[in-house]
Amino acid sequence: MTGPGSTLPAVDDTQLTTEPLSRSFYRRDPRAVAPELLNKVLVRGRRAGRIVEVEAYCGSIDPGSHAFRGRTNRNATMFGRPGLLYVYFTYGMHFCANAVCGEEGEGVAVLLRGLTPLRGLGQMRKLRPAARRDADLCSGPAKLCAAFGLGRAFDGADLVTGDRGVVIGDDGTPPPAQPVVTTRIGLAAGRGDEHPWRWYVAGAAGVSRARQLGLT
DNA sequence: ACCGGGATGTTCT
DNA sequence: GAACATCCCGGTG
Repeated sequence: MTGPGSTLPAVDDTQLTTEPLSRSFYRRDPRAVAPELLNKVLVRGRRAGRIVEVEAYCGSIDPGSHAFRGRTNRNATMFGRPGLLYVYFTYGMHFCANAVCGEEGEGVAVLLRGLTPLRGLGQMRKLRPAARRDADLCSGPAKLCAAFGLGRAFDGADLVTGDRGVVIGDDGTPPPAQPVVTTRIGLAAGRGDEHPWRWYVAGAAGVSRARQLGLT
């Protein structure tokens, strides 16, 4: 098995066939979509990475969600149609990417937090010079955006039609039968940090913080 | 391994 | 003016 610290297989030339997920896949509660996004594949051109860590953000019922206080210029895409990519800028230097879920106008989404790099690792390394190991190329929400070159220009991209060259596809790998579930990362106390809305693939390379919550 | 602090700028109070 | 869905580096044990 491939552990967080082990070497990734040399897959830069692996052939990979994926079918983009449908609009209806996203048109559901993000807490249902999130665990099913595990083991799907984010693809942009030659670059591809398997989704191994996600978090659900639940709009008006979720103080941790950007959409909690309603629509603003920044979060407008979150209120768009399901299947759009919501990219936001944070901490003065990072971008993070979400898949918009639910019905249009709901303001719910799934944050992509970690990927196992599959293909196009050379390009990722150029954009992530600080990454010491290949497993850390995409092991965080801002890291994966950097590795895939996802910035402002990709806010509102359609993951179903691939209008801007980014899709989430299915290569036939099923989601894990028993994903690890924990609370979400980086939320202040009382701002939705108590909800167990983070899911990741046990033992997968690219999980940002594998040992949260008493994992043995 | 685990912590602490700094970088950097947009958004909202 | 504070907060921020983060990351990296350099300290210490």
